[in-house]
Amino acid sequence: MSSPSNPGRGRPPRLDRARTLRTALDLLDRSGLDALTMRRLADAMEVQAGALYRYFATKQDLLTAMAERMMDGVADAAGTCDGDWSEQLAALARAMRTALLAHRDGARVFAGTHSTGENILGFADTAMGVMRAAGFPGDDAARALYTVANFTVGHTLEEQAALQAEDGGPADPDALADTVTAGAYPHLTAGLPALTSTDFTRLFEFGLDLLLEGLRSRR
Amino acid sequence: MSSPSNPGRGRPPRLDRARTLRTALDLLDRSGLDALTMRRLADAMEVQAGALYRYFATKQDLLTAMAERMMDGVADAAGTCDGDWSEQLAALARAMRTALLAHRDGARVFAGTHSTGENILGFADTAMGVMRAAGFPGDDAARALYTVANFTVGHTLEEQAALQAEDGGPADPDALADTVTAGAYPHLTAGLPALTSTDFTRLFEFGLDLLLEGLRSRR
DNA sequence: ACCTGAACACCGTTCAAGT
DNA sequence: ACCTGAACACCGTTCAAGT
Repeated sequence: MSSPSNPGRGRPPRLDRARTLRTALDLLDRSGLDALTMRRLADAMEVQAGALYRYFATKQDLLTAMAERMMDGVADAAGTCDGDWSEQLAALARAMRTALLAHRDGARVFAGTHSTGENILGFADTAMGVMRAAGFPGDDAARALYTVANFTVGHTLEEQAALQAEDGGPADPDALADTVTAGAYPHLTAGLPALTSTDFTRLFEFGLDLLLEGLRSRR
Repeated sequence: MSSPSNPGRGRPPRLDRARTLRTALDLLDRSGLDALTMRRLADAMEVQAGALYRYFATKQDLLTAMAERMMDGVADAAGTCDGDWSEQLAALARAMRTALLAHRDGARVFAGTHSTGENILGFADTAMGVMRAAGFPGDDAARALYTVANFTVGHTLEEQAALQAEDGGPADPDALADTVTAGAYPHLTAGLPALTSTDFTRLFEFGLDLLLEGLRSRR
């Protein structure tokens, strides 16, 4: 083991994974993913950039640990919900979206990493348990889990991108409306209210309901 | 209009958007998104990096144009399919996945941009048209479109990440299997074959089918 | 009009050397 | 053992100056 510890001798370390992770998530919330650099994080910890590499092998490693931390407690959503299997699965998906939304660019951080920590594995195991208890075979449950998770990440990626769409930016709803009505897009024009709506919870619930309805009919 | 043109006088330009875009997609396929830098692209075009900024305002702008180009022809999938509305919607989703898979890191490029070009708008309009013709109201069609698109992007993001998972990497299936069986994840263990399967087409079809089944029951 | 050359203000990562 | 200082090999972007 070459990970840092302090068996009695030497100055106490000024850095540790837990505190660094908290500071990194703080910095993420304040400045966004693009501004989260190893140097700026080091500044916030009052340390030189190189020192971070004693605790995280790479920046990717740091981001993976951040994603894992974001998923802390998400699996518990299944327990605190007294519905059938589909309500429990919905609760897990909602808790995942909420966890990603809790941090600026949370979905981007999550999508860009592949944690195998206890929080995501616990989440996945809980979801699989809910479906297996409902009678789904293991492979169907696995595929359903991927589907729900991929939809949730894809949705929240869009949601957070739209959230930070400054006026005139690439995701500005007014600019989109202008482009659509100027072009030959009759069907888009007909759906414009819903297409440029900012009621992302309703959009998420719509998609989630489609998925669950599909699962119910397969059962 | 300050975009470059060549009305008779001066040397013919060595750069143009179309050729630069082709070279950029080539470079993407050969080296991946992380290695796609303005400097390397400039090298491939035998030009200095600064020259690219006459054709693309920012790197983000270049990436958006690349995403738009990837979607070229995807909307046509609805026409070349003689099924009901749900088969046509499925054909559109499959064509989108195929288009993203056609380039290394295609889903990452797409997810990181927000094109409002004619290819994505045409795709969206076609999908909306299919659903409206089937009797869906405009706002339901819009939400269904988002759901299918978000699922497709989320899935393909995962798929391409898994595709490039080198041994021992963060998405290595063997490493995941070891972690799962070592920990207390009974339900994950039961689903391991499907969880670590590389049959992504089957996984995609499973999710797509869930979505379409949900839509059919709502209609 | 189109591109070069050079600069500006950064990056992630490594590692000898200090304490 | 833990961190500094300094370097290495890069980035995206801007812009005066050349042709």
